Amino acid sequence: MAVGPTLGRRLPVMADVAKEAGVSHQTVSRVLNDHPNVRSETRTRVLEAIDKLGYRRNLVARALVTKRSRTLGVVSFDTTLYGPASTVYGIEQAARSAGYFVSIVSLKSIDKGGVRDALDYLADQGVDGVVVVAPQRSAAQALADLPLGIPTVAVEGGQAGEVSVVCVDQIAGGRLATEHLLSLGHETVWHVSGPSDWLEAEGRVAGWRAALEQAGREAPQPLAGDWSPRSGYEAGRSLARMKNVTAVFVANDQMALGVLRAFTEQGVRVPGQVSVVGFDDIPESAYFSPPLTTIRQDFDAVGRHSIEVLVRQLEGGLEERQRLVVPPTFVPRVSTARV
Amino acid sequence: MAVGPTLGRRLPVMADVAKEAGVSHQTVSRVLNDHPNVRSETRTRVLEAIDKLGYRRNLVARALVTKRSRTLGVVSFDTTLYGPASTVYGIEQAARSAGYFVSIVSLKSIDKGGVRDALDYLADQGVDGVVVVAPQRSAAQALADLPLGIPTVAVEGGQAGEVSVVCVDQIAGGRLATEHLLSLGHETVWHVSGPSDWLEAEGRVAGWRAALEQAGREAPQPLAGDWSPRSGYEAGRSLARMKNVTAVFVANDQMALGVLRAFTEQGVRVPGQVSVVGFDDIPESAYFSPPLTTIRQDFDAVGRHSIEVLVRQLEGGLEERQRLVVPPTFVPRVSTARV
DNA sequence: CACTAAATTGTTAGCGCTAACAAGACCTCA
DNA sequence: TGAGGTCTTGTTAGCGCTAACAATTTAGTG
Repeated sequence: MAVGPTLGRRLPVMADVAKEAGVSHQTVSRVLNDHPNVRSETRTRVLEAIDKLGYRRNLVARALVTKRSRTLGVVSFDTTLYGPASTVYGIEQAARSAGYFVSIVSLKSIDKGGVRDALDYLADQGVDGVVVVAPQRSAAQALADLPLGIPTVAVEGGQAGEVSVVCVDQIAGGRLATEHLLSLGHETVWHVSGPSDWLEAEGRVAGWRAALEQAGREAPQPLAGDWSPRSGYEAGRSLARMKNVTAVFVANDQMALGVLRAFTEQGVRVPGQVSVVGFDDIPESAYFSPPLTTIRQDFDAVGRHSIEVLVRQLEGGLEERQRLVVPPTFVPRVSTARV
Repeated sequence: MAVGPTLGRRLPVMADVAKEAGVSHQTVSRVLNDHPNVRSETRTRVLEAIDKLGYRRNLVARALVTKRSRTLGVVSFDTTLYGPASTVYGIEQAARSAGYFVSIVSLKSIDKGGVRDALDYLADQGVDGVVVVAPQRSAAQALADLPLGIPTVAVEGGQAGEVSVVCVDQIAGGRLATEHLLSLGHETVWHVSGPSDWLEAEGRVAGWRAALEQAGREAPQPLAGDWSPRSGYEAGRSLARMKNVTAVFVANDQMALGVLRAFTEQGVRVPGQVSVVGFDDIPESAYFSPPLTTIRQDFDAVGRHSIEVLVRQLEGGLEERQRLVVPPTFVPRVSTARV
């Protein structure tokens, strides 16, 4: 029988390949899905037909019948910031290499409604699972309260109810910074914290406090910032006015930049008079004046792990929720010195 | 006839709603799609049934028959960087408010194969259109050469063949920076450029050169960087050694940070001895030492416009390709001064 | 070599939805 | 009052794929 593939403008479908290869469409499907019981000669014939026609499988149709879209959703807060951006980047890379597409929802503000809407939105789209980057208590709370229809992993999500969590050990980070400063002989360590509704900020405060307590030192009143350089600048001006400040642990690098700026303006030498430690290790911090000693968060690892956990949950069947903690690392530079 | 919706664990489908409301599934479909010819009483009944059953339409099935997924693809290079991250953020916000989902592919390196693979990948997923953030010449070239099956918009993509382009006027930006420095009385302006295969870098060089030429000044040899603070630092060390340098236009803020660092180390005062202008206006630059005069790119607007163009192309039928240019703005701070 | 087990292929149904057509209800106006 | 229209709803088909089962061929065994 003469083979004549329909050549309209229409993209070829499985039936066209089947006709071309002289088999049934099901056999084509089997080849595409690496089904074991296909004669290797048949397989080659099908593969050739696919190649010849430039056939590409319609994943939407596939998703309809398998009820799996091989798409993962990501909900994040302001992906303009370095941390979330890096985490999402790690997630995307890991997801893609695990064979999943990534659909993103980037929230302007995280409140319960926002998180729920985002989750609904992604569920509508038919994602197989979701990663929620939930650094604020409100987001973690929203997640804990929500009746989740789909497998979910929270990043930086505290002890978020039913879902698995992947996070950086913020407490350890706070300790690392504080202990470093104490080891240099500073009597005590001041702290510029992040906004109080962020779990990360809270963890860093806790680590700082714990380290001071362990060393038998009084913890001064922390100064609250909002992660922005501007708030760090303001905190820095306050600190510069105090005479007994010799060491400051700032909850992120951007605020540390503001602190450094304020100190420079007020003629406070770093690290001559005051030592400063930041948090995050953004690419710029090595070129601050002076280069900033900081605590590095491996955002990439966090992203990767979150996908690992999610995919295992998706493909490995019903696994109980996990909690994966990524350790931070200490990055010494020149903004800290002995008293 | 007694109404009894099947209540297994199974999610309700359109037929369930139809049964509940005592209509045909097609009528439910019509209500959902705002079809005009539905009696308002029927509509209410259907809506009630939907509400009662908690029905949500299966968008995958819908996509299969309509051949539209209401998903847009985004291909970008390293979304960890501030520029791409902000652009993608703008794209995502705009797409969502236009009723589209966003699927992201973030490339580690942009070569022709990478762009093609990403495009294929997204096409497989069934996206309706694609935004390619193609700041490198290689990416723009790849895009120009590719036989595109789906509507595409290039961001920062030069004169990219067949596709519409949305970009910031880099030449104007380069001029703005240079003219500002000249207006302060500097004899000439040095330049630390971005990598030569980036269109943005090229545009800034061109603007800088044009401004110098127009003022009848000699253009010194530009120093090539790679956008990183480290490369700016190295360029800064070179510049610090030259005696006749009084003004430098650096192609991005991160490199400018490196330049400032090098100057500080070498005891070169900014803006006392040398004036520096950056590019991008990253959030940190207002807190550099000294706060950086720079050229602001409205990434958000670029993202929004790219979606506008794409959606118009998608929904408004076959429109010819466009070129939309977003002007940069001058942000004066303290790193520049009169000679 | 008959006879079962395994490998290989084909056939049929249906995922949940929308498009296209068909049919009945209701209206208009000569 | 009845031919022609408009509104409203229902019926049927099919998007492109995989699952389940049926049918066929091939291999394996005493």
